[in-house]
Amino acid sequence: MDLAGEIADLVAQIPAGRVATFADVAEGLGDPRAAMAVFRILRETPAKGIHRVVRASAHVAFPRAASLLRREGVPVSDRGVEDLEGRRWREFSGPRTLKRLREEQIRLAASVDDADRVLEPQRIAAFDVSYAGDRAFAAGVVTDGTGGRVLHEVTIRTPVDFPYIPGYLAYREFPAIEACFRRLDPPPDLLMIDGHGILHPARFGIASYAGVMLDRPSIGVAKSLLVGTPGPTPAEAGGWTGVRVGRETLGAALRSGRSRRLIYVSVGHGVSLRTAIRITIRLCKSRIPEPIRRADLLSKNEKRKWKKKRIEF
DNA sequence: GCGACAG
DNA sequence: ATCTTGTCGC
Ligand SMILES: [Mg+2]
Repeated sequence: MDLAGEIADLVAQIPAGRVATFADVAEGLGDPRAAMAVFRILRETPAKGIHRVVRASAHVAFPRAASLLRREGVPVSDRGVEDLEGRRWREFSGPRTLKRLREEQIRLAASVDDADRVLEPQRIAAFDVSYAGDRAFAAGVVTDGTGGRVLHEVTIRTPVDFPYIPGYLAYREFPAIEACFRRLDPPPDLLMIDGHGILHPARFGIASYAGVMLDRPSIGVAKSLLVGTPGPTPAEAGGWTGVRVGRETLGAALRSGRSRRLIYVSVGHGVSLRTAIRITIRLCKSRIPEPIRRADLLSKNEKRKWKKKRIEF
């Protein structure tokens, strides 16, 4: 069963007359921090009994939830469900998939290496994925070490089965990225991924996942932060500051191109943070490193072509 | 009430 | 990530 199905299964366990919070359901999934994701997924994919899932504040979260709850004997006022604690249901049973995945991330994170296995990559492969419903369009673009010359481009289309949950991006996007990687010959000597590397709650974001699983040096480049606190904002283009998690510096915030918006670079695998920063800056003709930007455009374009062709039928 | 989580 | 058109500016 896929994750959305597992969520629906958990929600179906809540007895009539009882309620659970989004964090309760997320806990049943194996990670209480996925509460927001559970809300989003239930909103998109209505499951039986979702009216019984409420906010921690006791307020109902879905359009006709209040009347459905009253119908089964649960009083709801403008302050939400009455006696939330008394009616709260938390005895969920299930495979707790997110717990298993988080444990996998923690285990694999031990094999991340931040020593430089490459200093001057000659074939840099970047990947990105676009979506149309449950279909993924992944693209891989190989450039030379400067990002100025495109050496190879590949695209694939594949169904996606895993929803986007912050902290678990790799389980959604990596299968499509791997399919692209397998079509690259010769293999690239560096991977650049649109997402974080070790700048991640388990120190194993998608860039690390790809680097370790494919046994290639890799760099994570994200457009926004998942965890961590940046130092003083760099005042000039080309400047950067460290991003700390606790007392460790796990990434860097770069002011690239001519944009004031920062990008966030971290070690994926087989490369040091310094080298990752140096290479990333070199590839930034604009805010987004050229290989990633091209992979983004290519995947979006493939999706567009597919949509257009589909309308003809 | 505020803060808050890649794509 | 996606939903979406034209428009302003280099
Ligand atoms: Mg992306």
